[in-house]
Amino acid sequence: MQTKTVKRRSVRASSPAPLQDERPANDGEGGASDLEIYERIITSIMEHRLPPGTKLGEDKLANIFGASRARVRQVLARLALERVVVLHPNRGAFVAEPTVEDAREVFEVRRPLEALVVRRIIAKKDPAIIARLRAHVEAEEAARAARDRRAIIRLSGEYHILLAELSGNALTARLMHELASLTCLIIFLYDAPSVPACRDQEHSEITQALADRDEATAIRLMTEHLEHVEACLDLSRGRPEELDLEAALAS
Amino acid sequence: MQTKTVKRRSVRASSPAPLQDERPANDGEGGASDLEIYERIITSIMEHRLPPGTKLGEDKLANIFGASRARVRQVLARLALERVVVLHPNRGAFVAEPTVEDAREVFEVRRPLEALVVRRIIAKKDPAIIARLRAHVEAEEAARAARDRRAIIRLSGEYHILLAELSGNALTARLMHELASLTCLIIFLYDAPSVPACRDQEHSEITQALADRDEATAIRLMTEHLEHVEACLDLSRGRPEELDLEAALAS
DNA sequence: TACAGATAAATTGTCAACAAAATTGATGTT
DNA sequence: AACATCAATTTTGTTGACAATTTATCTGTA
Repeated sequence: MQTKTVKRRSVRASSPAPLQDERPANDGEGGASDLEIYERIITSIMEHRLPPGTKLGEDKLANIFGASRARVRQVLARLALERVVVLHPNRGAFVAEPTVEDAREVFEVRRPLEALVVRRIIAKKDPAIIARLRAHVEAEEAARAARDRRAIIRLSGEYHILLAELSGNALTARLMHELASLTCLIIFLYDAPSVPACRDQEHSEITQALADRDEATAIRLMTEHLEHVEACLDLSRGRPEELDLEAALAS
Repeated sequence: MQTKTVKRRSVRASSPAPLQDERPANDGEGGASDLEIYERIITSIMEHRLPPGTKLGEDKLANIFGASRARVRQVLARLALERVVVLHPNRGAFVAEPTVEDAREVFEVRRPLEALVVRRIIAKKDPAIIARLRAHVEAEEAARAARDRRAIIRLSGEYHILLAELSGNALTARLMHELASLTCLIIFLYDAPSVPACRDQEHSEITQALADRDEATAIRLMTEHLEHVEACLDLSRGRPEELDLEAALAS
């Protein structure tokens, strides 16, 4: 067993910009606030504790969080808008199962966006940014040392979210939050079960290039990084589910 | 007066991908469906019939559309997620008033995304695409001939949405839908009242470059186009509202 | 007259009950 | 025994009412 969970929030890179002005935060007691419900669900999805295809029943979630069904419903609607869950009318909400096409589109959009982020980070010339990135990379290494695969994948995604946030473009940060969440789902769906051996210290190298303010190298490393991740996926055939089903039928 | 409205839907470039599987469409009678409410509101916003800062009261909208408040609330939440409206807790929903910073960010993200779209369109080699683009450009010219400023701006935005949709990347299309809506708001907020004289036949030129499959020229034209639009804006000072207020206080 | 406080109106936030639909399980027929 | 039909349960969708907060109005005092 190797399920020792690496501590979260070492470097906080979540909550995609406040949807509305801050509020007193209903942190009364048992009942969880909207944001808490949202974050707990999306974190569970990013860590694959809620695998793609899982049904998210409203009543069940409401009981779990000690909240009303209406509130859960709201959160599910938001997650659906971010394409991290899918709503089937009169059937309920399910954790999304991105298709191969979806996966390709995500990477295609991420490439130019990440380049934009890199350029902005370098332009900022802020040593504090590099420090925060280094801290995050350390957290990633800790997760890798602990062999906590779930944390590894989540933190990998959060590195890019953090990068976008530190770049100072709030819009890009929000988009990256969404794209990184989807990427987590995609990796869990299509990653060859072999290993996350690929893309190991690439974040560290990218951080170094940013520290050196070497734009060309940073963008090249980032592009290659994304291509490596994409290349590690089994995008040749359809998603597992359908394949298994058809295979079972064919025999 | 010059308010003769150019007919919509000549080239349909709306509704950013179905959020959930299609449903029978509750087109019973007076009551409007979710999508109808959404589209009517966002079209009104894109045409500036609902200017930035307008309060969108739930009860009022519910009466107007003959729908329940809950449904209106849902639609408003969605529009808030797309940043086209802003929610103030216990105060209600308002048409967003993007800041200068927001505007810059939108253009910064649009540049690489539009380039991506252009590359994909050219790679598709589909004459039908060019035909649809030409048809849309014609609709734009009709609106310009009719001096229908609202339609001009909305159709300008929809050109880019259409482009993204035709590029075959659904994710990009969804993002562009959101960015184009925001751009409409921004133009109405910051455009020098002078004219939309700038960026007149640029869409036509871009379309031609796409038809010629001249990638370099198409991307250059597109980039310049976006820069022209951005340059036409009064982004030097804060938005009108705040400026007036401070100016009044200073005297 | 101008301002502070309090009351009244309007609007948003929340919830719980009801209605509709789909899934599951049971029954009867071939 | 297999299939189709039908009933029962579970789950989603919708509505309406109630509570909480904000905004506007009114009153009294300096």
